[in-house]
Amino acid sequence: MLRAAQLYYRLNLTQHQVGERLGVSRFKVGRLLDRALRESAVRIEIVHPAARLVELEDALASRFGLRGAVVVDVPATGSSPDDELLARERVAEAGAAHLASLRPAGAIGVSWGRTMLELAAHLRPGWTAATEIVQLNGATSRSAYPTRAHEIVERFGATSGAAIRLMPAPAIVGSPELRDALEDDPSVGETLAAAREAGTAVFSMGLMGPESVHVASGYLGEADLAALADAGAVGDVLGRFLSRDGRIALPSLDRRTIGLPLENLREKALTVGLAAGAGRGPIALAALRAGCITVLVADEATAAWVLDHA
Amino acid sequence: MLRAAQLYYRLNLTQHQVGERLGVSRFKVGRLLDRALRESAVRIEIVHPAARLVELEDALASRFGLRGAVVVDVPATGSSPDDELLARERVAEAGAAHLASLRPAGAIGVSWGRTMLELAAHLRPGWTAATEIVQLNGATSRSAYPTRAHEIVERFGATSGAAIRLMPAPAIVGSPELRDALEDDPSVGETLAAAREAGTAVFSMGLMGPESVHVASGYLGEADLAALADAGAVGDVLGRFLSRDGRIALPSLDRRTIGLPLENLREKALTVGLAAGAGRGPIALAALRAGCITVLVADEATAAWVLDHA
DNA sequence: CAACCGGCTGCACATTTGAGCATCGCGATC
DNA sequence: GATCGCGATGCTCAAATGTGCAGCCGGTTG
Repeated sequence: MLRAAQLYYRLNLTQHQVGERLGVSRFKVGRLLDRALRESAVRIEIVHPAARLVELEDALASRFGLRGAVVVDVPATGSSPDDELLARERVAEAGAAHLASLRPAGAIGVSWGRTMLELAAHLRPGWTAATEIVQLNGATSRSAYPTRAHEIVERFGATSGAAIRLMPAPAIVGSPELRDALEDDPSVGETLAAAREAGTAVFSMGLMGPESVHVASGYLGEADLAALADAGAVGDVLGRFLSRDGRIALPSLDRRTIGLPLENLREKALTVGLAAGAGRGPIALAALRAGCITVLVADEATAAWVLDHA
Repeated sequence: MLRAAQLYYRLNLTQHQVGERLGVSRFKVGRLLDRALRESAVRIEIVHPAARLVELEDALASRFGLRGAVVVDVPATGSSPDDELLARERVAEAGAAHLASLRPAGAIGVSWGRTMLELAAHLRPGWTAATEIVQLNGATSRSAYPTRAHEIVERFGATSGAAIRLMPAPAIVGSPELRDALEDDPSVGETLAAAREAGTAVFSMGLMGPESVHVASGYLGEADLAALADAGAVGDVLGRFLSRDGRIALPSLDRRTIGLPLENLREKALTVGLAAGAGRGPIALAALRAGCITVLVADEATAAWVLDHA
């Protein structure tokens, strides 16, 4: 049996040739090799360093019933600003490539953020035949710090030839009443309707805390932050903050948030969620639990954290 | 590539199925797997504990141009008498099995010794359709210690139904003249002629030194032993002592030795040599260098020693 | 001693895989 | 801007491999 395995696997002989050398029929050789495999006398293992990533992808996909997962190897896995940048870049690049390989059609909804900006930068002309790019949530900044949401949507449109539809509204406003009024206004309402109709959504996940892009953009004050922390928020998806279990952490804040509600996100055929950088594990897990992700793109550390804590 | 390898090797999908899942053609999958193999991203290794024996066998066979080699795993690999016994038994058993699998026909020449006796004991009825069993070298003991050569030859004959031909002479006599006279006598000469004609020979290798079976049987005195040691003898094949390089160590002694000369042994189509037990490395190597072995049967330690020192 | 049973063997046949080859797209080069 | 490679792709066809099946052998049981 072992001799057959040697000749077959090491020397790449055919079963027939092995049979000739060993003086047995090729059928017997086949059965010998079969047995060697079943008794695990020969081991076939995938030794490529990136194989662990594929395993994480498979584990994520089967654990959360995803349509797919992309786990990216990030060389330096610390939490310095440089490493964050690198992780974001790699995840965004992988996300862009994977998104292109999925060839989404029809309307595509997109969010904004640093990772989304990076992803948009990596889109190659002709990556999709989509007809329309729709901004999924509000972004008009009230501070000097720009969200660059229009840049992202435009880049999506320019690389695909699709029409674009922006959402001229802040991410979070001061009262539910103002939110409703804005969403009722055609300028926002039509985009929101288009966002609901889009079959595909692409978004990144944001961190909860003083370094959140919503704080920098001026949407969240200290009081809001404290309330979110009290409510157990771990991060946001489309400006909506979630707690560990995937629920809206603070409904009162959510009612002041402009953009596609999570329940509409859940209904889409394809939702690509990106999580890049240290500390994104909790929000990635929350979003997965919320059921609003069908394709997760994450760095290795985040993927591992999610699987560890699932 | 890695995903393809996972699906193909882990889940045993066909290349076609892998292609469907990955959305590529089966040709591409085949080429991906090809590449994975060439870049050694997948490793196929034979992990069975006995695999190292097979490797030794292959190495021996290719290094010395053998028709085959059998290396036997001996549990306790020390050098106590018990271990010696065990090694001899295992090697003899393996030798008997391998010899049977070769199905030698025609006349078979055999030597004698403890290993040969053990081998004979392990022969199963009908193991060969040989027509004649011929004793290859002299064995009539002049001491109380019997060589049991006739027992060996008879067992070979009884298990195969072949006729037997003994060699009624000592292994070594006092003078070349007596040797020649005995070999000229029909009683010995006819057996010797038959031994020359036999297409197959089976023999074991003996140690040089006071524990040699030739000393116990009374063929070698202290003077002979000393002379052999001076000449660099490492052991014997058919009673003929060889030096490390495979040459007759002491021609003067060789001319007093009764039996098939080594040059006749070299001409045979199949010669099975057995080396069992500690210290047999040197004589095994010498015999291999002498070119008088086509199939070596040895314990693992001996095989490893031979390859180390070749 | 016959009948039976289980395992092994080799065969025909279907499936799977590999090899050679024409084609195509893409980028480099002039 | 035309043309020339070069590598990748998918095809056909042949080789290699797996599978179900019938026959056979050795051992066992009634």
